Amino acid sequence: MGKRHISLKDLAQELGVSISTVSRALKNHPDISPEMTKKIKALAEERNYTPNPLAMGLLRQQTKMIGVIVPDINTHFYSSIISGIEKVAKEHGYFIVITSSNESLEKEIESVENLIKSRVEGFIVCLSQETNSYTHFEKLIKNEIPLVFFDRVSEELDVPAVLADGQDATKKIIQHFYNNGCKRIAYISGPEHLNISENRKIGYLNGLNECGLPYDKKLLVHCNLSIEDAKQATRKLLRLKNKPDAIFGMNDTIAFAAMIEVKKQGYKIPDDISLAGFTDEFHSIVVDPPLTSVSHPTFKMGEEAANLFFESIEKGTANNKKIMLPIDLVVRESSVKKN
Amino acid sequence: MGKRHISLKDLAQELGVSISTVSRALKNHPDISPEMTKKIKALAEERNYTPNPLAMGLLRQQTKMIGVIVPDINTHFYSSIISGIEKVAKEHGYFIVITSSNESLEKEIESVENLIKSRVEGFIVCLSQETNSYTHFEKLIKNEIPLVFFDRVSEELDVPAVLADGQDATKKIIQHFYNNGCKRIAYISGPEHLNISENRKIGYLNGLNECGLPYDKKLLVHCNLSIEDAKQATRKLLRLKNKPDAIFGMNDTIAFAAMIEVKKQGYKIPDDISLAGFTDEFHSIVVDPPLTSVSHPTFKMGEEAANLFFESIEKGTANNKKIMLPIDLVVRESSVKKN
DNA sequence: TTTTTCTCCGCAAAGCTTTGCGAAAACCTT
DNA sequence: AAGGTTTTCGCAAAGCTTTGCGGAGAAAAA
Repeated sequence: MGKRHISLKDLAQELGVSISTVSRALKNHPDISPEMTKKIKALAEERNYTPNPLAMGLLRQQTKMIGVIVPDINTHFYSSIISGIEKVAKEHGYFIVITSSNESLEKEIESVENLIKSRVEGFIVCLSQETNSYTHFEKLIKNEIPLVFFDRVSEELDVPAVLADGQDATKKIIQHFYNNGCKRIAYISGPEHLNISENRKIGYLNGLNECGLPYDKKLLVHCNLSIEDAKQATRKLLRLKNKPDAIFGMNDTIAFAAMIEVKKQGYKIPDDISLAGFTDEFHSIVVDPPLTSVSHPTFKMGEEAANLFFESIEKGTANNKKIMLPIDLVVRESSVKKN
Repeated sequence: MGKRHISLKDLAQELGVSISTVSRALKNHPDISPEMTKKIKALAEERNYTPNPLAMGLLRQQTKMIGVIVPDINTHFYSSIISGIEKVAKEHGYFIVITSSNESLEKEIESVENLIKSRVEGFIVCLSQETNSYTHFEKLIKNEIPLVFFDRVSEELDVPAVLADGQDATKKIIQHFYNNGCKRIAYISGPEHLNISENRKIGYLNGLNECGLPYDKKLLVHCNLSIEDAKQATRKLLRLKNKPDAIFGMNDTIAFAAMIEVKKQGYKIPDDISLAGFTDEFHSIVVDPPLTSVSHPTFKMGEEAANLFFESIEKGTANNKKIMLPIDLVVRESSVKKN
């Protein structure tokens, strides 16, 4: 059950003074005499008094909670971002309530409603894969509830957001492939309505263009973000009469699925087919061959998202600032052909 | 800023009735006439009223929050367990506040204190690697604050806990190695004071014994759970004049670190050295060769931990039940020698 | 008509904290 | 000694909900 926490009332009774006196003493109010203050503080210390956050919340109308909605909590990508959010939240005396939409619009809407009921003071969210309707977020904006997006954003909503420069990173990868002798570079993308898919597509096309490579639309395939669908997409590429000599996968799951499938069909990486993905260091190193990838600044992304959140909570409805994080290319064996 | 939420008072004023009437109507109290009830409910619906959890919490002396402390939030292992906890917490109308100890005792203690200040109703925790002192938990027990452990537990504390049968799983792995012709099986363990390290050590010794293999203490090495230290431990094994022909790594990080190091030194897996680890499916499949491992029932573990928590919150101080989850061996290429 | 019995609703307290304002006591000033 | 200041503290309200108890009015019984 847990014994009741000690309250100001308890202290006041024990000392035979009023609650207000105790409250003031604890915050060094000049109205209270030094001796009284000292006595009260000593008892508070001894009894291990800490103010009741519910009472404070009720009074100040704030819960010090941030609702965080991610598509999936079980990946390093999101858990690392969450760590970043949590760090700066803690610095501000806030804590975060995490929910997962499981890439489902329905669960995302449900999460927003539940968190509102819990009286979170605002939201930090990464859109689900399915999300193509935004009324649940528009409602938040109308009610001036702070909202910031990260990674996946909506073009339709003007909301503070932190993004990674996937367009530039993708271009770098294409150029890197080209410099290593690749001519037919494939791109396995995610759902088309996702901003990150489209950004990287632009980077892909720009990269091809700058390298003087033609755009073959057969080399651009889409998949939802499951490992099975990604393998399917890879097989589609490998069935082409005119096969790709390089594949770029839009995220962790896709890159690894592609790697598995390519190896399974007997192609050598990187000599037959070069490979690159969007992922973090640990996974890239563990696979064989080590995967060339871009280093997504996940922790930093979480920090920046939280910073944006506190800006908007402090300055009221903020200028819907967008932050673009640079992404670096990290070349490993999977894309450096030996012959 | 966020507009103020609607309260019973608002509804009462608008309807010209008392707050108590509104409150009762909303919960179908027989004292309120049907027409009045209907009118009130209609307005509540229209104004989108939801009860204020802070006020409720203050009244009932409960926050509906569970403090969860994990050594590390950035791994699939823990995030999957957290998902399990979160699922059953949500079913009970609770939400969870997650903090990471970063494998540090100091941060673990700090987390306990902060969560207590936040008035969580209890704790679900996995001990940090460093934890060898338990006063911060004894304090909880003394105050009858619900506490349940998972995976890593303390022998000194009698607390409800959910464990995985690492002893049995390790024995199975040793037997599997033996059946595949391995004679010198090494075990890279974690810190000695961790119950999971010791359990698996027992399984290791039992396994050797049952297979009629001698125990060579040089084949049992320890490391802390960092990737660098695990590589170091692997190198130590590979430097032996009488090298191992199989290596079992106690967790994800260790197994992968060993794999990297073994390959780096030019040994073939599994033909020169077989490998097996404790990890989850996704990672095991992605590496090359696919890693033989035991399937840690992470999600289930989280669910069971939360169940234990609610048992102890409902029945007061519960019978400190322990739940042992079975672990299955999943054989993949890394341990099946071809010659 | 008077008394009894329901029906339907409001008062107030409790849970905890902060803070404006009022008040008692002590001190100082002429 | 009398009026003025200062020091030191308490009352009460607000923030929101639940719930025991009491009360007003109406309907039913006598």
